[in-house]
Parts: sequence; C-alpha cells; structure tokens
Amino acid sequence: MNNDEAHGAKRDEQLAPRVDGILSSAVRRGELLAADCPSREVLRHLTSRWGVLVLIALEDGPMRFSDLRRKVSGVSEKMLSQTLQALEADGFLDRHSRPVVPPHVDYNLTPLGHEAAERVRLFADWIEDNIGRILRAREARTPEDKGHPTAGADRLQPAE
Amino acid sequence: MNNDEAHGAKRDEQLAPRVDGILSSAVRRGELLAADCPSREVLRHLTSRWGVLVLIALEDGPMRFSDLRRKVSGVSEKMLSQTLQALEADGFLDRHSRPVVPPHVDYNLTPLGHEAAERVRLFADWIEDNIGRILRAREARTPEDKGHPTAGADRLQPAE
DNA sequence: TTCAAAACTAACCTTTTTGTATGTACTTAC
DNA sequence: GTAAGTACATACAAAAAGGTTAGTTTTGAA
Repeated sequence: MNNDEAHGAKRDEQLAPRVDGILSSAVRRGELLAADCPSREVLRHLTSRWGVLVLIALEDGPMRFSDLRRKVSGVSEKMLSQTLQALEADGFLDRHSRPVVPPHVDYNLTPLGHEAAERVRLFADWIEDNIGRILRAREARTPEDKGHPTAGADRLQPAE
Repeated sequence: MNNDEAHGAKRDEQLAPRVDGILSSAVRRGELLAADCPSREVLRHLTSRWGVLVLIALEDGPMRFSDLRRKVSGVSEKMLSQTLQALEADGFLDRHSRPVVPPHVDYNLTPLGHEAAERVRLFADWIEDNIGRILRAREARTPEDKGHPTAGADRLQPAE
C-alpha cells in the first residue's frame, strides 16, 4: 500500500509537482515569477555566491571543512560555515562530526543535493565552456558608449 | 600561420575553452574554484536574484520594460533596470528603444543569452518540480535542534 | 616550549545589494 | 484639470552579505 496519503498535511506543495505534461511549463513558470513562490528562497540559497561552488566541490565526494576551504579558493571560514549550514538546513548536504580532537568533520551531498549539484554544474560548465565568447561579447559593448535612453530620443514622435 | 594569433592579447581566455575531452572536466572545474577565475563574475551576474528571473521571463520572447516589471513579480523599477543593464553589458540581451513618447523599449535575449537562459531554466524547473521534496527535507531538519559541533564532542579521543 | 592544525563561534566593521521615494517629459484617458 | 502610464535616473536609507580578528580545545611536530 502507499502510505503517501497518510500524513495528510500540506497537500498544496504536493499538488504542484505532480502537474506534468502540457500545462506544467506554464504553471511552473508562473510560480517562480510570482513574488511569494517558495522556490525563490531555495533558488537564492542554491545560487548564492559560495553555495554554487560548494555544491560543485562536493560532487567529487565527501570533504572536510578545511579541505573545502582550500578547494573553494577565496572563501572565508565564516562564509564557508555559513554556507554549509544553510545547505545542510535545506537538506542538500549532511554533516558528519567525529568526536575526536582535533575535530574531524565531513560534509557530503544528500541524494537531493546531488541532483541539485548536477544541474548547477551543467550551468557552470556552460559558462566555463563559453567564457571566451562571453568576454568577447562584453568587450564589444563596453568600449563604445552605448546610446543613452534620452540620447536617441531627441526628436520625439507620438507613439503610433 | 592562422590569424588567430594576430590580436595577440588574451591568449589565456581563448586557450581554456578549446580544451575538451578527457582533461576538460578537471581543468574547467579547477578554473571556477580558483579565486581569480573570470567565470565567477559571469556566474554572479547570471545567478543574481533578478537576473535569473529576467532571463526566464525573456525566454518567451521580447518584452517591454513595464511588462517585464509586471511579469517578474516583486522586482522594483530600480533593480529591474539595473539588472537589465548588467545583462546587456554582458551581451546576454539587447535593448531596442523607439524614439517615441511615451517611451517604448523592447528587451530580447541574444543567442548567447538564449543559451544561458535555457540552462538557467533547466535548473529552475528542477527546483519547482522538487520543491515539495525540498521543503519536506528542510522541515525534517529544522524542528529538532541538530547537534552542536561541541555537543557530541563531550568525550574526546585522539584522532585516529 | 612555542607553533600549527582542526572546525568552528562571536564581535566588529566594511561593502554590496536592495528598497523607497521623487523627479522627468509627454501623452492619453477620465 | 488631474491622474495614469512609459522608461528610466538619482538620492537616501535599510538590509544583507562579506571580511577580519580573536578565541576555543587538544594534539603532534619542530
């Protein structure tokens, strides 16, 4: 038997993900673009400055705090522990602390975190693969001053 | 020789994207995790709070400023124009202003922007599809106070 | 004996981001 | 005649993010 129906609470959250097929795109799109969509908060956490890099770093396997700190170059201890706690609270990774001294703590992705990390890395890989194009496109625009909003609007005409 | 060498400057950026195959994963991974990697800045722009939503909104086609403002619910005029300018400067979207009054300005994704938006949407879709799991995973952790770093370390043993 | 390493926390400060409110120039709708 | 809409800029204020330093506790290495 399926005890899925058993807990009963929060039907709303469970309803939306079930919608798949033709309508799903429009419905889901509408959700994220809505100000009160809970996905927005999750999106913020996962796309946070250090969150992205931690997820990517942990894809290679479990890692200790200080190893992560060295791997994710540039992160401070404070931001790393803050980021790890946020991701842990969201259920994207697990923390395993061994009661030894000096402390030994391992972090590893949960199945959920692994799925998220995969997607994040796909996006990150695209950026790295295309960083040349991107930088060139940027340079093609910054050198020349692009027309100001009012600059081209010297001669105004009524909207047709 | 090929005229690729002609401009001389920034060989480095062009070199990396050319690396593909077995080594690419390790190399690229290493780049983003390096503090001075230019991809990090691009990543910040694309994963900025409103940048993600603007890219997704523009995937359906060109849109005017005020239409975007209504579609991306919750964004202020200031942040929207700031976000649009940043994405435009990076070459992810184009701005087309018609010299009429009241002003009429259209924004649309460039080919580059389209590729980026696709990846971003894939990730966003995953979040929306799994928001139920995510929220449940979070709730499973927050109610109970998870062990403090020192809490479980009452009896300390030398690291083995 | 002093230092470094481990994995943090807490306090303090700076920087960045975001929001709010206002103004602009002109037109259309009420 | 007044309000609303258009696409912003600008100034100021609040909030969030980030950095730096110091401190904890114990071990092992120099």
